[in-house]
Amino acid sequence: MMVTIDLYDKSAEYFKALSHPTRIKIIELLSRNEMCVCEMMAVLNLDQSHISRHLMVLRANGIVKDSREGTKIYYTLTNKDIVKIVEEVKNIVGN
Amino acid sequence: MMVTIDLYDKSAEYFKALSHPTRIKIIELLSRNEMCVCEMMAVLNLDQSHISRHLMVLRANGIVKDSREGTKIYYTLTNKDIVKIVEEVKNIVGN
DNA sequence: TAATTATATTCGATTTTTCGAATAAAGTCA
DNA sequence: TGACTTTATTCGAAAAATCGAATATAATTA
Repeated sequence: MMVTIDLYDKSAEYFKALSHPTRIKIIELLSRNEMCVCEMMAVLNLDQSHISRHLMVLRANGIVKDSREGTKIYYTLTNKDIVKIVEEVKNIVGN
Repeated sequence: MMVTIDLYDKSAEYFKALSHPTRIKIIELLSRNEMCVCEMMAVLNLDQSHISRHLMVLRANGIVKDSREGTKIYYTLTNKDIVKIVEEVKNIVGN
C-alpha cells in the first residue's frame, strides 16, 4: 500500500523543520560556509548532542547534506533558497 | 521580570505557526479572499472546531486578523508577504 | 591494537501539539 | 425572551518534539 503525501503535508513538514531556533541558526551559519559539528558547537555554544540532533532533523528534511573528511563531517545547505525564506521571516517578525 | 524573546525564537515560533497543513490551506484561501469560518469549513471539508482552533494559532501569531459581521467572523491576512513564503516552500518540496 | 577525536544515536522524562467531542458565547430574528 | 446561527473555548487523551545524559560508531593516530 503506497502512501501519497500531498504538497500541504510536505510543506507543513518543511516548516516544522524550520521551527526551532537552533536549526535556524545552523541554516544561517551554513549560508556563509560549510561547517563541521565541532565548529558549530564553538560558534553557537551548544553541546554536541544538541547540535547533532538538530542536524538530523535538517538532514531528514533534505535541508542539509554532509560529507566526511577524516573524523569530521562537514555540512552544507542542499538548496540556498531556504536562506531567503529565513531572512524574510526574520524581517516579518523582527521589530 | 521582563523576558526578551530573540529573533531566532520569534522566527521559530512563526515557522511553527506555519507547520500544519490546515493552516497552510487557510493562508492560501485568504490570499485570494477574506473568508468566514463557515466558508472555510465548506471549502476545506473540515469541521468547525478544527478550523477555529487553527485560526486561533494563526491569530496568536499575528498572521490573520478577524472582523465581525453579524454572526459571521471574517478573516484576512495581516501581511501578504506570507503568501510568497508559502509558495516558495511549496516549490521547494514539490517534486 | 588501544587511545583519541568527532559525530550519531538511544533512553527516559518532560513538554508541547493535536484532536474529537462537548460546551460556551455572541449576535440575530421571530 | 427563546430558538437559531456562527464561532470560540475547554477538556482529556493521544501523539510528537525536546532535552540532558549516556552510549555507540567511525576514522585517525600512536
